[in-house]
Amino acid sequence: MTTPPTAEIPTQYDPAATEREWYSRWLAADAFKADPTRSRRAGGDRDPFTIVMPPPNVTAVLHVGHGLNNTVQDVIIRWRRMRGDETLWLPGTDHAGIATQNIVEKMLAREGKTRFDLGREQFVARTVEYVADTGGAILQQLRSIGASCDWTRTAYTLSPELSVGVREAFVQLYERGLIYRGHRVIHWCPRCLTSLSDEEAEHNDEMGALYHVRYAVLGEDNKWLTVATTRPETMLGDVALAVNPTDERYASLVGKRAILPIANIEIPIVADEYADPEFGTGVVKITPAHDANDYEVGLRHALPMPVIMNAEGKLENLSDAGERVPPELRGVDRFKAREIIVGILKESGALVRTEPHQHAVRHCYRCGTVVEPRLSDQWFVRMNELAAPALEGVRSGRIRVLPERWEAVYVNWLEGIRDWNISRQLWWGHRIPVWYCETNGCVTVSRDDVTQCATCGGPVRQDEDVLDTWFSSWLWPFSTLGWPDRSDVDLQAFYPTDDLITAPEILFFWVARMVMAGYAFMGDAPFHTIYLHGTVRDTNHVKMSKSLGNGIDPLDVVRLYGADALRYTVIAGMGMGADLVLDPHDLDRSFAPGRNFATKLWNIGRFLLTKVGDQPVAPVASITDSSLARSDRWIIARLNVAIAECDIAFGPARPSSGAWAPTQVHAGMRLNEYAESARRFVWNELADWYLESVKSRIAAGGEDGDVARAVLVHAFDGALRLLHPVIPFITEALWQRLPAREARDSELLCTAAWPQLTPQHGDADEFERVRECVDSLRAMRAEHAVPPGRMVHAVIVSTRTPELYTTEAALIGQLARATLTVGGRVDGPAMHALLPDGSDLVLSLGGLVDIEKERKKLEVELEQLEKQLGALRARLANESFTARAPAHIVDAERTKETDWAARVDGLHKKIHSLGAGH
RNA sequence: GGGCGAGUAGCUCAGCUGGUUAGAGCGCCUGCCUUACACGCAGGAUGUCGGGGGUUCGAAUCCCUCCUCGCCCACCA
Repeated sequence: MTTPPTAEIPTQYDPAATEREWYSRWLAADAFKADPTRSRRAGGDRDPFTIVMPPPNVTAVLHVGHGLNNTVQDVIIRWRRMRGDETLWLPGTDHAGIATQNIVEKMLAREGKTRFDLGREQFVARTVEYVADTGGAILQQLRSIGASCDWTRTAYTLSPELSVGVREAFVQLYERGLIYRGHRVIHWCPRCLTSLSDEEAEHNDEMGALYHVRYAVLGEDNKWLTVATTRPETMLGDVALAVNPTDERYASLVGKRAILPIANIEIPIVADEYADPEFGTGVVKITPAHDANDYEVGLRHALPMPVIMNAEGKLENLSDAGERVPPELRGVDRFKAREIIVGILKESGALVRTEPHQHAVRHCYRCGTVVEPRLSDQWFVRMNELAAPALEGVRSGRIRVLPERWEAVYVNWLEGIRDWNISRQLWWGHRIPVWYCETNGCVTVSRDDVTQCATCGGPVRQDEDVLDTWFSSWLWPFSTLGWPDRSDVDLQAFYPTDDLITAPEILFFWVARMVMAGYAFMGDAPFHTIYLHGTVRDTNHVKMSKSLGNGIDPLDVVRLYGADALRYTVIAGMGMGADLVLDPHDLDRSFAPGRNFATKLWNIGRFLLTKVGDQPVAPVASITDSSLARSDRWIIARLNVAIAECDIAFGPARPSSGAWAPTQVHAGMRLNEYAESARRFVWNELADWYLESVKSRIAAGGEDGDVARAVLVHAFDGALRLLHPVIPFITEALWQRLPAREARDSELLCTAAWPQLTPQHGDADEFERVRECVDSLRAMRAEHAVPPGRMVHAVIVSTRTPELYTTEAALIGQLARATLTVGGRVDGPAMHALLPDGSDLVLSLGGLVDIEKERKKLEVELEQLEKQLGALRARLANESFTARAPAHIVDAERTKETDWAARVDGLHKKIHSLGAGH
């Protein structure tokens, strides 16, 4: 790749042009394309590193939550790419059964139609068409924030390839006895007309009412049992009243019968543990078909289970209901029916009283409709057996959960796991691979389509239902790599994957289930790290969402400030697992950190590259230590520190053995710390100090000028490499303009190597004295309100390193706008006021007066430290302490003792040397 | 009802296993358009680290307790 003349660097950074150019060059170079043959697991020479993208809904458009999630993934994947791994970031979309179906249904509603008007086949065709037209737009949008996915492997949960996996998984589980047909009360959404899993029915606390209704006891004049209920609309489905067996108040009534109001039928009074004597009146009505608990009671007492409400939530006499629902209530919606029933009860005197009552109500997670418990037939996955290895995986350290606190949530959920209802009465999704024989009713579960009954050859009919969307996404880490074809080279090269990066909201829906599926179908965990990042919120801490209108469109941010500004802002602004607060009404302010930094970096590059010029520079390693200036050694050391800090912030990419060591399990993934370390280096060290300090050397040219150019390029090259994962576009654009050096390791920064530490010999800290000196002089100037244009004269009195100040006098003078005299004496206090004639100002630094002061300070410090050391030694000498305390504590205290003793020693020496200079 | 998290500068937050003077960004004040950058430069102010107790030579950091927010889970009708 050619290096354009630096003179052509535009003064203004143009994000749009830069991003367009470099993204297409990366793609043209296949920089993001994973090569399975290079993975060690497939005989290659590189460690594989894989992230599967949490697939957004196929109909989704990019919002800031996606922006955050995918930026985090991209930072990690770019980091590993630079570290030399064979990286695969696998993108894709989820068909999102219920969500997508809702969207198409809404479109139809605008045409005045329902899905039933179209019929199943046409409706699905219509949805396919819609998805083909507009679906997957989000994947295009991800390119504009710089996502370095392997787009050649883009997957889709409803694609033919992945659908093979879905059937395989269903059949395998069925054959292992882990899938069964169950008749029980499930969560039902009367609007979506489908069942939901427990996770899909969300709790919300709501104010409702507790209605106290009395039921006459049969054969006992004027005896009543009062029941407290929140859902009187279901009472027509009552089949019993229950009291606690230990409840003496009602002991005599157990076995008798009561009259169900309105329906006027007799129901038994039973004793069951489920009734809580403390709650309400201690009497509970039992409605088995419309309450999960009541269903259990119904089973225990062999009660009938009349269904009095239809799929749409309207009262109706269905199975076993007889004539329970009177004509005037038939076809009435459940909430309207509640009003009417309460009215009737009030009129008849059966309603004793009504009290306000707060309780949790479940809602459909897709449309918000209040969920109705409903007795029906569904397919379930038996979860206990699947959960065991998923628990063990985390407990053994095979998988880590970050931040740590989510591990307990994960464990808690798996320990109390319940069977998973996987059938949905929808049309959009994977049809359940079960066929029923029309003749003998026998059931065939098959990987391939079945056209006739295997036993009698009669006609068959496929189950009408589709599978829960999550039944396909839980297979994602391996279905996207070719499973069930176990010989697929991608599967061998990249499974198990490495990090799973997502928001905590889908920990149960998706993450935990993927772990279970990984063990169940692949025999191993699907990843070793679960990283759960925070949520983007507005200034009121409300989660950003399109529907609430408080969202931020990442593409707006890209348009205004560039993708790098967006990326840097979200990465630098978010501690591990912490939420990110942004103001949707003030993008300028919200994204100032990224925008400012991007501009600054561009200007640093522009200036630096102009100064350095086009001529090749020598590698820093080839420069002898004696040729390096103090500032050279310092900036090289600072780069080393920055590299080390970034490495620590990222932490280990994978466990060194099969499981995470206790010392590493919670290390790393501090992306904000990584970003801050890199920013500090390039801005506060390279730009603020080093760049300023080499101006004159480069202007002077010669051998020293070349050394400065070489170090400048070295330091900037290191900075660009460090920053590339978080701000890929600017860094790539600038890196390409660095003057040619030997051993450039890559045509593109995105595939170049992560920086290595530079070996150092000389004292890198001497330049700190220069900085301190300049800082002091600047502070003095400000204190004395010296006009900026005015030179001052400074006298530096140094008893320790006069040579340092002599050789650096010109530099210090330049940085602090001062002329310097090194040596000589200044009497009295160190700081002088303006000279009487106002013509000049003399500032002095490091005078003898300060030495006295410093000495006193050190002596105080020494005294304190010696006292502390004494206390520590006393503790260590105390036998009961060493016996009682755990070994590692004692060891830590011993280490501390050594450290402190060394510090005491150092202080003694320092004080001594001050005295010597006196 | 159970569990978890947060409360540190005006705002948003870092501060890892207790150890010199508690940090950053944004905002604010003063002065500068110093031929890379005003999306900048130089200097500066601001914190009884939620309250109270305790452990320790030493606590923002560990323990107890209280207060205020937030989140997750949950079959008390």
